[in-house]
Amino acid sequence: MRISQLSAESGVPIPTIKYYLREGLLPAGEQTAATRAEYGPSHLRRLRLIRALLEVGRLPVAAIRRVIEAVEDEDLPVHTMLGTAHYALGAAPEPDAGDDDLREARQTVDELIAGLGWTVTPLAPTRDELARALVTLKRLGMPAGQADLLPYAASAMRLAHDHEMSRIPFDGPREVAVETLVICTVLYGRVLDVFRRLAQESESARILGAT
Amino acid sequence: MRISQLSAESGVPIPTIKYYLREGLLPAGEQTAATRAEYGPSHLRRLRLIRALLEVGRLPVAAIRRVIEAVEDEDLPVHTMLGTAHYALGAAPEPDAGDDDLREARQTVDELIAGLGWTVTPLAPTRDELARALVTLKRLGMPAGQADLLPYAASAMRLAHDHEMSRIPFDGPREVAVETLVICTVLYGRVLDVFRRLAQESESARILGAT
DNA sequence: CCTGTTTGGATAGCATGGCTATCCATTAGC
DNA sequence: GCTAATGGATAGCCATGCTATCCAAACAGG
Repeated sequence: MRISQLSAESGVPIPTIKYYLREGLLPAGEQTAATRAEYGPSHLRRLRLIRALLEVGRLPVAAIRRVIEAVEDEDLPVHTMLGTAHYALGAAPEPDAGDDDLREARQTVDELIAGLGWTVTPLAPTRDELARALVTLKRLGMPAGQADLLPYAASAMRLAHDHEMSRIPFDGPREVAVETLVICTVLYGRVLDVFRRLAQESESARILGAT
Repeated sequence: MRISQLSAESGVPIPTIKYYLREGLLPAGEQTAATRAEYGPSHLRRLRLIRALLEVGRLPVAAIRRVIEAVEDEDLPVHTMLGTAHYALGAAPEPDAGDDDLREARQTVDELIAGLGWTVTPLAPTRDELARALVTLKRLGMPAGQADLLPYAASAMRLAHDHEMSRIPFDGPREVAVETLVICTVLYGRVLDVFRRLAQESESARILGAT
């Protein structure tokens, strides 16, 4: 498959495909001559993944590249690879360390995770991400206590355990495992977000008796 | 309070505050003279809300403006105001109508919402947002059926009903109601998202027996 | 074999979004 | 009265995600 076919089948313009190649999101095709390269179905698949993460997941290109680099680093054990890919999905960690509120929130998060019995490395940037959200809630005058957070943690664990991690093919090729994880995380994340807004609208209609 | 104090207390630089004023995110202060305006605690509050939506919620400025316009349009009944604000939180609706997959997904969404007995206007852009996510999942080779979606809908409704809409002060001033709704939706949305990733990491560690 | 089209690769440019910098007349406050 | 701050306006900056233009090599049809 040449670049024009790749473009036609994916709906992504050729210059954009070239951009993704430059940015390392898409591996180079197999060079058959100086001005000829062959692309396969894996490229088409990758291209669709990129577009999904960009458009539905709203991930920046740099984050997608980090995900892809984790896949392509063959030395990483699978759990580490999934972790690396996973962390790339989060917000970029801001290095504003000297903040008492943040430290306190971080401790709340650590205690919460320990209390839940979850196995999460203490280094996970996700912990700080949650801490930052808690600080923001507090500053907006809606501090979140354990009682507020636990239902969210419980729902998250139920979904992750019953419907997400159980469908990851850990025994297959590594790139399929990451791809599935990333799709589950990002796309079902969006699905959940939209359902939540739909549920809120429905509740609002019920409470306010509107049409 | 003058602009310099507003800046000092909020941590937002003065030129940025002026930018928000220009963009209509922040109402003008009370003019006390040609080159003097007085800002109150409501401005500080609004400023914190803007930053939260921008930084934690990653909403574009245009979306924030739509939320704020809904609040300030006194003619809107409360449910409509909440709806308008709510829709601004979603992705901008893309007008690519001629797509069979999308129409089919949209119908799936409509049936799903009807089946759940939720009260959501047929015009809600949220429906299309969900439909688009379903199309993307299908194109990535992971089509989502009713069985895949229902747990997400159930979790969303449980959270919305038990922990979100019940805390909205519908009887208070309208801007407080919207503000609370927006904060609940956006910030707890982020909290839920992060919890889900933490839960996934924990499950991955459990399954793969990693540290 | 010749000619027009396509390809890969490189470089530069563009549009949008979210600020940031500069200027200037006015005026509070000493 | 003098100085520094203020409000208002205009223009510029930077990052991101593309898009446009070139160019030499090479394939394909005649």
